[in-house]
Amino acid sequence: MAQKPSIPKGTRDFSPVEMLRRKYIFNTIERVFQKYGYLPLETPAMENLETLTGKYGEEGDRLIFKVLNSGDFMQEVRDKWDAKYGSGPVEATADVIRDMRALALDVKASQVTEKALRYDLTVPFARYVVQHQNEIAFPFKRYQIQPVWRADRPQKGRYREFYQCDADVIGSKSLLSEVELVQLFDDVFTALDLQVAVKINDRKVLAGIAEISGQPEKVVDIVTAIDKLDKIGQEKVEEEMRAKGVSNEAITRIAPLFALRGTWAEQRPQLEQWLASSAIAQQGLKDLDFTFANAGTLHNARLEFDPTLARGLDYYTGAIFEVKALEGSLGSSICGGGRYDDLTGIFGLKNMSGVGISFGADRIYDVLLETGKFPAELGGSTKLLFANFGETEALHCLKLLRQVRESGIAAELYPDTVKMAKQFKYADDKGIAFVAILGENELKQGIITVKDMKSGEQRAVKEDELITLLS
RNA sequence: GUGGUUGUAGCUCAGUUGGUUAGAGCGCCGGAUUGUGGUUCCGGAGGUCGCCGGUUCAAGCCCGGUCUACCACCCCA
Repeated sequence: MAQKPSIPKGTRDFSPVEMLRRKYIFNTIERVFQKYGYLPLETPAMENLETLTGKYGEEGDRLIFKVLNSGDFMQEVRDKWDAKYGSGPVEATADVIRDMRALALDVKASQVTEKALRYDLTVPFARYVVQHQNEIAFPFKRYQIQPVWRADRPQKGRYREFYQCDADVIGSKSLLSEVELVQLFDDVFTALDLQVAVKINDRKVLAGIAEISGQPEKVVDIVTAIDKLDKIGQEKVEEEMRAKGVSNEAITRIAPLFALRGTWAEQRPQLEQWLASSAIAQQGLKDLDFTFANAGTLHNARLEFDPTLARGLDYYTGAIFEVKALEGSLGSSICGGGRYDDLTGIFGLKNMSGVGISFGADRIYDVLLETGKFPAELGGSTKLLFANFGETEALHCLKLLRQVRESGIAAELYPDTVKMAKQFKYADDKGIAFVAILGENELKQGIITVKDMKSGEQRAVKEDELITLLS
């Protein structure tokens, strides 16, 4: 027997049942995106490597999937080697090894790879905006639902290929966008019937905290440390900051952060006082005020200020978002997002502020499955099956089948004349609601016996009554 | 990328200190029912024990490597 086939690490097949559920998620999100005025966009699976590198931080760069150039980029190396030593075996003297090393080091990275799979949808979007700036009406609101790839080590809820559903608005600094995105989160999770916490913070507040500490240059180290607060606790956070070279004095100045509790309204005065001397922090707080004041009544989403929320992506400059499910056991976030003031600047287009969010469809799937939130009827399966009794009967059914389908009802005719038990089992397995039995007897009388598979009841109807019965 | 756990039938799992033909439940196929699924009864098929190598008279079991899934870091959807 041949070796069983397999798929690459961290990738998955999706069965028909899984696809119906996934489509339910995608369709729900897409419908809401459209309702908010976002327009669809797709970009290629591959980008030029240089488009992606340096946009996601050190960690991110390591996780980019690079695509090997086609063609034999080692040919030149082989030719040079053969020219000097021929193709036969060579004794590995020090000189020979030195030559080998020199030849290997001579291969430029760009000869090996110059393309990479997209790591997220935001950077390709920024690239698109810069490339097509003259055709776009700003502010530009687009949504994009496509897979992304990360060379991460897979774990539960963490895949190497997964889908993101992004909505971004670029070309406006208005905080109305932040408000809109909070409402959009609420809209989607209300439609999906899932309770969530939408956590919000602002990079400007984080920058202010670093400023207050007296070590503004340590902002990244400080922020990534406090990001872990709920996971490892205050002591370990301080330990980590110390390890990264943050002084004890600075840590003392950061300490009020750990005492913050309660709602935005409750924390606000403390923040005001603590961060009074930082202009940038004050701006961040004011921006957050606006979002909290105008988000309005939310249904399934609870908007929470979280001063420890940092998010790793380098390009965020203003608001940052993260969504966690309040139901189910998945601790990690199911959505992320934030404002970036200069993402397009790196591609040569200045003064283009944007803000966007991303739904992690795969994780939302896991949560909905665990909590039993998928609707029972996902409308993917056939409603009526015509049993096949033989050529004459089947050809008669074919005509009826056409009418049934034209009336918008999903129906099929069993293709082979096999025993009834097998045909009924097929209907059962596929979750088909009704089976039309049209054998010799029915044909003679001009009727159809329709069996309701759920109740097991059967009734005879005239051919022209069939569609009414089903609709 | 670092450290760890895991792998036996399509699925979930047994398998004694290494010892003859590796088992169960569910599922699948066939029959009881030649026009009736989901319930019942009877029968059947299906395994190079993840893969490669080693130790041994003998390996599903011990050792090494490798791949996979999972867990903790790191990071993140």
